[in-house]
Formats: sequence, structure tokens, C-alpha cells
Amino acid sequence: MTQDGRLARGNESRRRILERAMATASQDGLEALSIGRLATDLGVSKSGVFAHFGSKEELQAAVIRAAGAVFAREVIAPGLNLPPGLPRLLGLCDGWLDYSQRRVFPGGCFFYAAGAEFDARPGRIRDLLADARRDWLRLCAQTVTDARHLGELTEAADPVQVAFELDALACAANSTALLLDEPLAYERARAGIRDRLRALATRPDSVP
Amino acid sequence: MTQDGRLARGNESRRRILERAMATASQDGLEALSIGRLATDLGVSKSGVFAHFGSKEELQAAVIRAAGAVFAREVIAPGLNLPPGLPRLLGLCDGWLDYSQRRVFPGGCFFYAAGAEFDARPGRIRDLLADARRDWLRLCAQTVTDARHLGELTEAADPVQVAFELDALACAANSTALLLDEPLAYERARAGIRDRLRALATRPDSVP
DNA sequence: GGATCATACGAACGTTCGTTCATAAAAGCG
DNA sequence: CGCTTTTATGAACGAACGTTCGTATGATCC
Repeated sequence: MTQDGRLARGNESRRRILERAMATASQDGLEALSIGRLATDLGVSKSGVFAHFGSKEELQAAVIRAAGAVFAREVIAPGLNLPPGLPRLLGLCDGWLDYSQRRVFPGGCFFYAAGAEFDARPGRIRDLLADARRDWLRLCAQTVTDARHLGELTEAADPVQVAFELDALACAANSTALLLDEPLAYERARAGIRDRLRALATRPDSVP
Repeated sequence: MTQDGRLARGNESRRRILERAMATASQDGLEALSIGRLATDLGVSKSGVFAHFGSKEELQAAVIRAAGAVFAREVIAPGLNLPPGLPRLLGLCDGWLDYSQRRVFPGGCFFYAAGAEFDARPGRIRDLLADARRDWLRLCAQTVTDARHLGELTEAADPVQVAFELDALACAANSTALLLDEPLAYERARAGIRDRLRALATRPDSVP
């Protein structure tokens, strides 16, 4: 019963559409996504693309969900594979910088681009992007908390503050590398992150 | 001869258009700027607005120029009014955070929004935004250099690196305050900036 | 006062946008 | 086999887009 070739074909089409949509949205923005252009690029009909989502906003929401899955696979999962605490924190930061630098999305971090685009436009799309960002910051802060409990970071390290600062450095690398075409920015972020963590570590030389 | 009422009226119209355009562009993006909507909002004709610029790209460029003047007046000038070195560096950072927090532009920092929108779209607009960003980072780095020469910061403070890190914290505040509706982010950035500068200062208690 | 200039207008152009709908093609199921 | 379900198509819709053009309104200048 679960072997319906029609559904399988439909899911594959949907996947192809979202793949392309994520790429163009990371470069040109979620609002610049156009159903017609998407259809032309993929060599299918406009109404065919439309039918998969029912509205442009639903397409945008689906793109955000798909990008979240990519982010989970490329950044979160490898990080969670590392031991909790400081190694995981460093792994998450480096994983994020790699994900931006490798251009998993051609326009750099999808959520940086989309977040900046919708941060002043109330609505469902903004809420979804805010949720994604909150999740990421929460994970970072929780990992700082773990590191404190493990005695790797001093009690002076406020988890929310540290998460804010590490994320700030990573985002700045993404932004600078893209806008100023300056790949060195990634090294600056890595240096800044290590500097910051060393200053908060109980054993500074434990930060590679 | 310089008293041409026609030119004066034209310049005033242009000014009103750009004022409105900067505000909507900071919220909805430079590409979402629409000549028709701009005209409707201002109660004038579409072709009247168009005639002032000749093309949409020229309008976008003019908006960037106008936003640069606002930034110079609101952030740069007050900063340059302070004594060079550490006080000016702190003044520039606080001035930037104030400018974002006061919502001089309703969508937060104009250049953060526009930069993120065009960082992956080659062309004249991207180049103008890259220039603006480079100028800002250069000013910050130069001020760090001054502080070093004045003996306020240690030789370990790499001007470009410090500028990168301070700007990163400020941008993260703008982004977090807007997307997550979290004004506390500005305090986090202020704390992070002071922390960072104290660590690099020859007299740490000289950082208020 | 008449010629000249810049500003603003209204109508129209061709395109693209998101969306709707009737219909064809193909796969599963009785 | 027919009947249903799912995917995909092509034609068409009204609205908005950037842009062009001919024209009207006044202020400036000779």
C-alpha cells in the first residue's frame, strides 16, 4: 500500500522545487522567489509548481522548513556528535562557519539572509525565521551551560551572553565574506571565537 | 541667479521622496521599493516620482546616498566630535547602537538590511553598499590604531580584527532586537564591546 | 509679454506577478 | 475492465511592475 508511485513522483518533484527555491532564495531573498521563474528554471509549468504549495506564502514556509532540515544535517547533527561542553561548542561554531564558507547555500547562510529580509515585516514568515534563530541560540546557550557544569568554563560565562557573542562573530563572517568578498573574515571569526572562549575557560590551553 | 524657485521645489520633492524611500527600504528592502507605491504613499503621480531618477536602479542608488548622509549625521559626526582613541571608539559603537535602537530608520540599520539583501547579487547596488561598509570598518580600525598610538590599547590589539569584532556585536544587536523583538540585545552588545575593549586596554578601568 | 526652462501629470505600453480552472495523463484499486 | 486519486498542463484572470510619451502648469529670463 505504501508503494504509490504517484506520491513518490510528487514528493520527488516537490523536493526538486524546494532544492532550487532554497538556492535562489539564499541569493535573491525569499520575497524575490517567483513561481514563474522557478517553473522556467526547472522546465515545468507554472501551475504545476503552484499546485504543490497552494500559495506563495506556503511555498516560502516550505522553503524555510527545507532549509531547516539542511541546517540540521550540516551543522547541528555533526555538532551533537561531539562530546557535550566545550568541544561541542567549538564544533558547532566551526560547523556553522564551514557551512557558510562551503556555500551549502550559494548565498551563504540561508537564515542570515532570510532573517535580515523579514526582521521588520511582521507575519508568519518572520515568526518561522524567529523560531529558527531562537532554536539555534538556545542550543548554543545550552552547550555553554553544559560546559560550565563540566567545569570547562568559569561561572562568569553567562550562557545567553556567550551564545550571543559567538553567533555575532559567525554572522559577521558570513556577511563580510559575501558583501566584501573577503574570505579572510572566516579566519577572523574563528580567531575571535577562540579568543573569547579562552578568556572564559578554566583551562585556557584546552581551547585549540 | 541662485534663487530659482523651480529648482528649490524640485529638490524639496526629491528630498521628500528619498525620505519616504529610505524608511520603506529599511523595512521591506531596497528591491521591494516600488515607484508606484512610493507615489501613492506621497500622494503624487507615478511618473512624477520616476522623472526624478530616471530608473529604479538610480532611485536605489540615490536612496543609498541619502542613507549614507543620515548615517554620517547620526553616527559618524558625533563620534568624530569626541577625542581620538578609546573615547571616540566607544562613542562610535554607542552611537551606532543608539542609531539602531532609536529607529532612525524604522527597520533598524539601513545598511545592515540592504547589505544582507544584496551581498550575493553582483552589480552597482552591491558595490555601493560594499563601499559604505568598508568605509565604516576602516573608520573603526583607524580609531583602534589611534588608540594604540595613544597607548590606550595594547599592541596586541589588531585594528582590523577589533573593528571586525565590535561591528559584529553591534550588528547582532540590531538583528536580534528586530527579529526576536528583544531590546535586551543592545545591552548585550554594549556589555560585549566593553568587555572586549577592557581586555585590550592598557588601563582596563579606563573603559566605563 | 513672449520664449524658455524644470516640474508634474495622466494615459498607455509590454511584462511579470500570484492565482484560478477545466482538463489531460498516468497510477492504484475494485 | 471501469472508477478514483494524484500529478501536471495550458489558457486565462486582474493587479502591479518599470518605463515611455505628449502635455499642462508655472517660474525665470530676455
